[in-house]
Amino acid sequence: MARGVNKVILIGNLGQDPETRYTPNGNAVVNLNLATDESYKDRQTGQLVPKTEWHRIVMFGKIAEVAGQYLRKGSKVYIEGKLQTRKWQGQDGQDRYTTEVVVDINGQMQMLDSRGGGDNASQGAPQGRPQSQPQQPAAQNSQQGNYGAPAGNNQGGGYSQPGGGQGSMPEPVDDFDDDIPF
Amino acid sequence: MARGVNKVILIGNLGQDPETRYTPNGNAVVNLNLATDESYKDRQTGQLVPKTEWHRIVMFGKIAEVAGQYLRKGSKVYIEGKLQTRKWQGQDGQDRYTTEVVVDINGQMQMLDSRGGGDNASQGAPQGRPQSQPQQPAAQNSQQGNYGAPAGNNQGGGYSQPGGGQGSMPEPVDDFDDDIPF
Amino acid sequence: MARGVNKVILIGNLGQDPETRYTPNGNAVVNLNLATDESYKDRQTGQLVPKTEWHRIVMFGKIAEVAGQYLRKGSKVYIEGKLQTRKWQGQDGQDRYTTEVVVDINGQMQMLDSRGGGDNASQGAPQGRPQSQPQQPAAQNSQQGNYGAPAGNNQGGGYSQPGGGQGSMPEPVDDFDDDIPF
Amino acid sequence: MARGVNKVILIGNLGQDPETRYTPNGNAVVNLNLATDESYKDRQTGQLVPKTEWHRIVMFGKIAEVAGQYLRKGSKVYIEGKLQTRKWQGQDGQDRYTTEVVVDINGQMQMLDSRGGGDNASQGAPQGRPQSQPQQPAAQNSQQGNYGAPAGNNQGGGYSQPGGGQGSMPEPVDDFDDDIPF
DNA sequence: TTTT
DNA sequence: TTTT
Repeated sequence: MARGVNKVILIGNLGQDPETRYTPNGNAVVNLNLATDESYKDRQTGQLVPKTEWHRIVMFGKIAEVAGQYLRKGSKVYIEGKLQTRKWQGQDGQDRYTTEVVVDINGQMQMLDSRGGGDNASQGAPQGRPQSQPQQPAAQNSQQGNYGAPAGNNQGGGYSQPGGGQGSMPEPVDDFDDDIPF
Repeated sequence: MARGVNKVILIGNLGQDPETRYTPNGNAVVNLNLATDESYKDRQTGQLVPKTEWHRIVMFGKIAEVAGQYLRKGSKVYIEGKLQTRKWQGQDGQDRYTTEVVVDINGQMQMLDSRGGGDNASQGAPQGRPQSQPQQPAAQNSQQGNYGAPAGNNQGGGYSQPGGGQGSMPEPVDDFDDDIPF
Repeated sequence: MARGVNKVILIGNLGQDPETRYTPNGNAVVNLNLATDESYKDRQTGQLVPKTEWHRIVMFGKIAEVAGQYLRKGSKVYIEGKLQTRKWQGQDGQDRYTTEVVVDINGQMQMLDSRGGGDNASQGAPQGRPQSQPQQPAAQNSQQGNYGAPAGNNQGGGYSQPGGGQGSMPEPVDDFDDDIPF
Repeated sequence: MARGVNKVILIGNLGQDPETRYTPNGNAVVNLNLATDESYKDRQTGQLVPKTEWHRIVMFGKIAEVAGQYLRKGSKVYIEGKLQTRKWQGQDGQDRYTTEVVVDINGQMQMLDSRGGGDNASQGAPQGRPQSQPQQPAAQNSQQGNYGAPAGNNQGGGYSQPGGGQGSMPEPVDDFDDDIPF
């Protein structure tokens, strides 16, 4: 039940492969880094200046599974989610804030590549992507006919972070060298 | 599962009270007539010219029930749905098309009045609106924690139209004098 | 100045090449037929049933020019516009209504194909598309740095319709065998 | 020119009066703190748990002026903008990131209160609000008929911060006791 | 860090 | 810090 509207709509490309983690009860949680490009005309020079905005995306439930399986670095994707800012503690004990686009049971994800993913035609896709699968799956955690389906526990936080090692983004509870979560 | 995006977002006021019908299995179906206002500067005269656009809304499921109960003529409301054009036969046997904004399990509705609806404070609300209810309910057919909840059969059309008499909008199958559905 | 919100967001594919017309003062007006796909699980059979929704798009100004030049049948595109229903007269003198998604100075268009359009690599693109142009242009009639730029006269209607012949969609004023505008 | 889509749509209430600043060339820049409410059903207890999300909004141009003049603490408002994360230096020399919703020439703002703002009827509105003005103005920096109109320089950052003292939010360049911008 |  |  919402007493307001909180909606984010993005179309952009992944800066890197998705990172998949799992909650204690086995639900997938996927993090994406998404770039949206814009260019504007500089008022001084009249030049077109490119500008890239990076977004941190967190996906839950079925959408997360699909994203983890089919999206790759470079993939173009449509995402609909909501803004969420979470507070965490830096190593210095001070509060830090990270704003993310959360794609949960009310969100949507849509792959926009011609054939199912960025560089996956040129090189083998990791995680044993099944070749017989549809090439451009779309995902919506909640949809017609999906009544009673299991859904990611996107509330209450507290998902596990197995590893978080090399290549994965630092998370608040991790003991990393720096405390920059974004 | 969507292989595309079809989204409509409206904020406007109801031109009349909602019309509620029921499907054979008891699910509510509500029709709204929503006005969105816009004004533009006439290039000749420089005058600000007001322009009202009317939208035909069809709601299913829990949202429909809430809308039927709390919305009234004049109510300001936020609506998120999808575009759908349906074909029907005019009395002359020719095809007609009506485009509607469908608010189903994936849609959203949000009342925006200060206290629960347009003119409902000045006159008794029909349909036995419970006075102890929250004044400004928001509705989303599908939401967190709602797993396994029943949902409107918003697919396959074919809902019943009990009456359709005085005050209700003409529907394709009705035997009205004119064949204008919108 | 809007006293409401009227927004449509679509991602889909063109059912045919864009139709370009020009206003008396030379501004481009482009019509598109856009399909958005959705499939839902039939509650009886449990089968996934595909469902295609067709949308009639009207574009004005700079966006129209870009769309006319780069979009082709099959092109995947993101569109942001507003709903507009216009009334016209059928041959029988009765009123008809057609709802369109209008993409004007406040709208947006975004090509989503890997390389500039649907089937345009396999066959010569009409209208003398320049080969040296960027492959995937994006268009926004109104944008940063664009102050003072000319814009389509998307108000007041009354654009000319040169031809409207074979292959183009019937328009209200045309003298066609049927009066179905959509 | 956008090579992507970056859109945020919010409906919520202001947590405090808007803060207005001015760029060196006199353009208004307004900061808002907007709350969007959501409640979800706790899966353990079955209780409805309220949850408020706070958003930092930055407005430029004509929208900023309207917002500064008419919005007040408690005002309900519709906002359309884009996500932007900016980097700044904490007092400890470390990088910090703040994500904001930027409402510029492409954004939109819509007041949703019955009569022009939260508590502004009960107390004198600052900044000499004209009493004869419309009660519920809507604002769009870019709109029909607005061709050639001046617009806020929403690019390049670097607006001045006159004061930033008591009551205003800490900004990166300020010399405050803490370095929390959000 | 992506994409054109 | 808002609102219901």
